[in-house]
Amino acid sequence: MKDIAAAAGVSRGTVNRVLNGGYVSPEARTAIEAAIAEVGYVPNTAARNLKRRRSEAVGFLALEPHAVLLEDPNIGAIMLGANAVLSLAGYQMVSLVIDSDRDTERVARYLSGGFVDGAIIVSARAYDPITRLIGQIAMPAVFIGHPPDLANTIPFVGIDNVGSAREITSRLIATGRRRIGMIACALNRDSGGDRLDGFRQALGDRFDPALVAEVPHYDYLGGVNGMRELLEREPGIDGVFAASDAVAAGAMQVLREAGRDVPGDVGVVGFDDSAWAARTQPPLSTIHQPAREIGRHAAELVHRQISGDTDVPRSVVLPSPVVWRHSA
Amino acid sequence: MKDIAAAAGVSRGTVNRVLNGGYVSPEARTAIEAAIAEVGYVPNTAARNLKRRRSEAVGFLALEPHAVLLEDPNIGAIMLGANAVLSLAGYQMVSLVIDSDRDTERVARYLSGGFVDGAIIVSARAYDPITRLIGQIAMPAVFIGHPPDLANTIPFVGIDNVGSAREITSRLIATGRRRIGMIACALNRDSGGDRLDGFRQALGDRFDPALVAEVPHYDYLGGVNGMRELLEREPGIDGVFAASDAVAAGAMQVLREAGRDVPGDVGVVGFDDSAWAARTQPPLSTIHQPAREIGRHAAELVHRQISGDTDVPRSVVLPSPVVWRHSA
DNA sequence: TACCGATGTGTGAACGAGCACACACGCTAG
DNA sequence: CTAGCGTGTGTGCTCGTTCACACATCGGTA
Repeated sequence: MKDIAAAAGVSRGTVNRVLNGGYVSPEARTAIEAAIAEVGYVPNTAARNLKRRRSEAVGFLALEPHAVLLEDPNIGAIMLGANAVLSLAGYQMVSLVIDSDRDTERVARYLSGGFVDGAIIVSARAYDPITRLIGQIAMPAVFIGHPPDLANTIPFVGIDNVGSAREITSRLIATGRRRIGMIACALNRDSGGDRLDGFRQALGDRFDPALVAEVPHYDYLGGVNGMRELLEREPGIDGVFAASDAVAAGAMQVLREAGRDVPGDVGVVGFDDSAWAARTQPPLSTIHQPAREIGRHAAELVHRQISGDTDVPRSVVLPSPVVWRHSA
Repeated sequence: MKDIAAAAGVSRGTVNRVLNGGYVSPEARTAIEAAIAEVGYVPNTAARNLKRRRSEAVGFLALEPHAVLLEDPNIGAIMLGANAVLSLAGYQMVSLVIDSDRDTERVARYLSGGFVDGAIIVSARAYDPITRLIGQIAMPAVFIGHPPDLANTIPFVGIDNVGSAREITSRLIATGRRRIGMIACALNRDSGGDRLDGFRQALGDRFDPALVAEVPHYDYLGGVNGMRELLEREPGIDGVFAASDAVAAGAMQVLREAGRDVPGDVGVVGFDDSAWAARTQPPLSTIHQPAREIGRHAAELVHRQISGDTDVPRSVVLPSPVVWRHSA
């Protein structure tokens, strides 16, 4: 900046004013702009951040185990939604992958080191070190999904997993299915537990724990294993609520191999309304997750916090309608 | 830092030495560490970067249109591979999403603003503004995929798309297929064009342009549309090379609906060896892309450049073997 | 006693910007 | 003639570090 001030024959202060607004004479301005163009000057952001005490960047963290992250159909859409909002507000969204303890530690330093002004956190688990850190340093943040702890200090954005699971199960009942099972996943995470709760609520007295197969992850393989287990336990099963579309796809594959027709013999419903849903045979009835909207709202909430807004909502719960296709 | 120096009764210099290594007496060290723990002090990275003129972070950019990014089965694995290497070297990998012109501009500022010491760029297109910028500011960088321009200034990591396409097409020929078509995608990108070239080379004189359906993206829908087109143009088609596994999955769906047996009536091969490949019915023969290895090598090349290594290889081409399953 | 190297420690000057303040200038009004 | 004003501009301090250098202390040696 000193160099370009010298080149334009003015002082650093004046250069700063053309960069950040202020009274500058037209002559000085053009001279400075010419110098900037010639030298190819770019303001050094490290210095700017140091002085301004903010970076105009927001971190996006997914605390999921990495294998799941790659499969999750929603994360990409959430990122794009969040980026759209942050981008308009002039913020750079940077996403950080956490794949090992070493990563956790480094990301913690990164967050507390002033690289970002806020954070969006997907699928935080209870007592995750990163979650705790964010609480400690009081960084503007938003959880996506029901936060396990810290619920009262950090707002969250999500859907009503319990209600939606209840709703789609009810309609499975309403269409005449009598022996309805569920392939439940990731019970250690909020969404997993909530979906199972909704399922249980919908069935009420007719809930039979023997008809719940529990698998670790929301993936195709989980669907395959879960469905095999259910078929073995109850060959007369005629309805299945799979905790995600990928799981449903795996389940349908097993049903097909077992010679059961979907939806003739067995009705299958999923969750997410991801790309999987339209590609199964027949297309899957499922719960639509407004992933992009979730991202947008999350970004808005961090942005408002960063801007010093003190009364941001504690939570935003978005509608997640049933999408009725042909699998049930 | 001044505060904790005062608290420990030493000078800033000594504090700096316990943080960054140097001669410090045990007493001073413990006093300082105690003070650090008590105050909860974290070094300010903006200030550190300012002085050191590096950030110990590497950017990961995907220049793809966002819809494709979400579908691409390889990007996630490439990121994890790159992160593994960078993480060990103490670097923070940050990925930036580019979804609009506004993003392009902001990312350009971010890159030239000293937030990162290097960049890994996936699927750069010719004359992309970001690509050009990186060339201009001479930032350590690596392309993943065949770079369109700047090939001689920036190294790249990838596979031999031409050779692999030729190989898998040849084996389609060797197994007796006579009327072999291709669903080609993304011809404006290197990988798309190269795969078509390989296909053409393998067929030699028997290459028939009427048997190439061109679709915009490497996705399931592209496979559906491409296969419909091929069937219409040549009902007697008995072999299909789909430019990606997702495309192959779409194509197989169309073939199934048309009553053709795979591999009985038509042999189908894909490309990528992604999660799709194992889930199609029958499982797909395809080309394995070593995505994680690609990520690792890319990270290594940037890291070496950042460390000042002057003779890093111009390119790294990794083996991409055929995986022979049941679809052909 | 003088000098030496080794081992710790303190100090001031950067790094590249932002910001507050002071000040110079031309003009008008008292 | 000077005080007051608006418009531009220059200057010095600050942000939290790093780094080079200077300095102090100590045991050992000539």
